[in-house]
Amino acid sequence: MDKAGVRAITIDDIAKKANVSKATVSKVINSYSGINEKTRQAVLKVMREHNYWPNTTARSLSMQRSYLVGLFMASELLDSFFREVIPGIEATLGSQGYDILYFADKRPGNTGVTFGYLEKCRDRRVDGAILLSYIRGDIPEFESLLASDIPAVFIDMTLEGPYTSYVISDNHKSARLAVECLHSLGHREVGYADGTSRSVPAERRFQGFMETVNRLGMHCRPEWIFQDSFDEEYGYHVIENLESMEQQPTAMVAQDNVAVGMIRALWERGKSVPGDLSIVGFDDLEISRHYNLTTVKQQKYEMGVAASELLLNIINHKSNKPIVMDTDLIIRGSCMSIK
Amino acid sequence: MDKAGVRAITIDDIAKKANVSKATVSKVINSYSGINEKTRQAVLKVMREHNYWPNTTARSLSMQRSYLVGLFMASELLDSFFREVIPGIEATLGSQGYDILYFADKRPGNTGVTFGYLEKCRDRRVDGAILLSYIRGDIPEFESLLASDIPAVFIDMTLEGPYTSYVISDNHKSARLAVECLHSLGHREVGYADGTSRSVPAERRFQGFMETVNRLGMHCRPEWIFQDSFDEEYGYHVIENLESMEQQPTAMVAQDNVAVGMIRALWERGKSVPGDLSIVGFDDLEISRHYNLTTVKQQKYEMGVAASELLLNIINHKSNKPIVMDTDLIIRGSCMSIK
DNA sequence: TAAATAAACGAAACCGGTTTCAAAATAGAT
DNA sequence: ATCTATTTTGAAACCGGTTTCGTTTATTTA
Repeated sequence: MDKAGVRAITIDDIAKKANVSKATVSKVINSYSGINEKTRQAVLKVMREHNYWPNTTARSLSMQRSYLVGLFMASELLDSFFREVIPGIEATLGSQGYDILYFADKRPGNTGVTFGYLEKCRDRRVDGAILLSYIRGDIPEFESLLASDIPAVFIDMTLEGPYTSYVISDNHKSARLAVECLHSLGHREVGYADGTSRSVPAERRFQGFMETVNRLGMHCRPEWIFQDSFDEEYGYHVIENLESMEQQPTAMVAQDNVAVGMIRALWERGKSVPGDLSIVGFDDLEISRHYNLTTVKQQKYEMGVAASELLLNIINHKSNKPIVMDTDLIIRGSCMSIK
Repeated sequence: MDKAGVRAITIDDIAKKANVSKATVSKVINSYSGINEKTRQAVLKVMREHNYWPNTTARSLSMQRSYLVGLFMASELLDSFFREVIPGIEATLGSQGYDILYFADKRPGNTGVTFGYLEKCRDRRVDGAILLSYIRGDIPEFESLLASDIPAVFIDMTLEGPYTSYVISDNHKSARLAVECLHSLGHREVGYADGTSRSVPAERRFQGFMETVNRLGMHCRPEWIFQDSFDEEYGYHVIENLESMEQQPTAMVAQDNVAVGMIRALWERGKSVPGDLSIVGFDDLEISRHYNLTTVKQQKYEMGVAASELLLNIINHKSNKPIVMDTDLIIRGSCMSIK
């Protein structure tokens, strides 16, 4: 568009007004040394007077740096987990002058082709990427990603490469804490509900769950194990199934969304938590507080921060060591001693 | 970074390999006419062989177009409403080759200054912007925005200018439908709970509510009107307050989040919906289905689509006529006839 | 077959910055 | 006052595309 005929003002304009070369203006903009203080002030004054701000596109082209970070999320977009991680990413990258490119699915009009991860990154020349909650095997490009030179940090997926690293919670510990909590309340018969074990956190939690259950001499029948989905609906499904069984657990360990669904399903049946069933959750989502759910917290905001810092480190050729976040038990009211 | 020494391949490389000029390659890329079919095929072949994709940054600089759209959201980021609108934006803009820039709060390292709306847009040379659910008076830059030449579309805020337009639901109708529904079930004493009336939708809904209540000869005591917040917590607050009143409504009209909070609060008190209170919601959020809430639906995904199309129209100098989306009643189980 | 017309192509300028490096200006030393 | 060392400065190349417009090549027409 012709922008109402008003051409944005450029570095050349500033140079002319200030009677210096554009090279000098550029150096002032970037706070380089070797510029006379008087000159610097004069240039700054002109810049201010004309409300000048450098064209990021031109700067990107020239510097081969976009100050853009791509944010890719597994399809169940904007779920409750992301919702708490993203602000940490935003705050950290934002304070370093980065903007976040939230990738849409298609590319330049033309053919409507769906482009993959790498193409998107290269195309926009992002300086790096953060990938949230992808599930192993869901993206065929992971290998080329590892071989590529685009800095990337995964959250909740353990993938490493020269320019690739990850942030993940200590999910094994989470499960241990959950089971130990129930054990200490006297529970011995305990079930489990979480998302697909192709998800790394769910896989690790399940390992931790089984190990701890065995170590403490507790029992978990195979039919008490549900591993399909992360949503509330699934919680209803879990309760329906449990209901129809002869033997039932006295307690369940379940991811928060699922746990909330379970609680609601029980309520609708006139039962209560923890009266009829004790539940310990995973994640400590925002909603869990409202349901008074005892749960093992993931430090979600902090994960966003950590992932961003890790990414910046990789971009700047510093450490790319993976980060494991601590977890801890948040005691609320969804568990009680066995009668 | 040195990108592992691998320089990305450029249009010049392609031109050389294909024995043509970069101008010709450019024309092939952009599907211009006036290129011999044989030449075109040859160039395309080389492009494919080298897995070439044009540098968007360079293209943006040259074309004075970024194919970037800024997405700004009022701070209660990623709430349940946005969550359903955004996919519509994404799909529509994505299919047109646009990417979405999700704006973070700070700009180029330097001073850590917080930049405003306009600066962000200009700085990144976005082709346009979509602003979600901002509240009148919350952003001081609205006026300069109206005067500016950056195409912008508001969702849920009625602001118009030469390059500015908006998309909003027919909120007045929503309220009318809600009240009429309750009236037809015999309710005459009805309360109201919604967010601040500084929000345009909440304002319009309230007008519609009062008008319809009066028109149909129903009653709404002043103390039955709650207009502070859009969240579940507020629903608890509403129920607590109602509880303590001598006169109580037989039904409430309430925004979905608030309604859900009310339902939960009632459950916790051993009461039921609609047994003890009928409720009609606004919005039809995802969660409302799980609560079996009768509600007036906003076409959220479609609003995202409409806003995107409107924005593209403005960018391409076509119509900038505001769009009002229809709403309709979704009958579920949260209302019953008065006994 | 020559001239007129149409189609295809490419040289060069441009978008708005950064960076290199030689030249100019200034300061310091003798 | 002259010469050297140090700061400052700016011309020009570069980043990787797009676009204009004149030139070359191919096709028609006479």
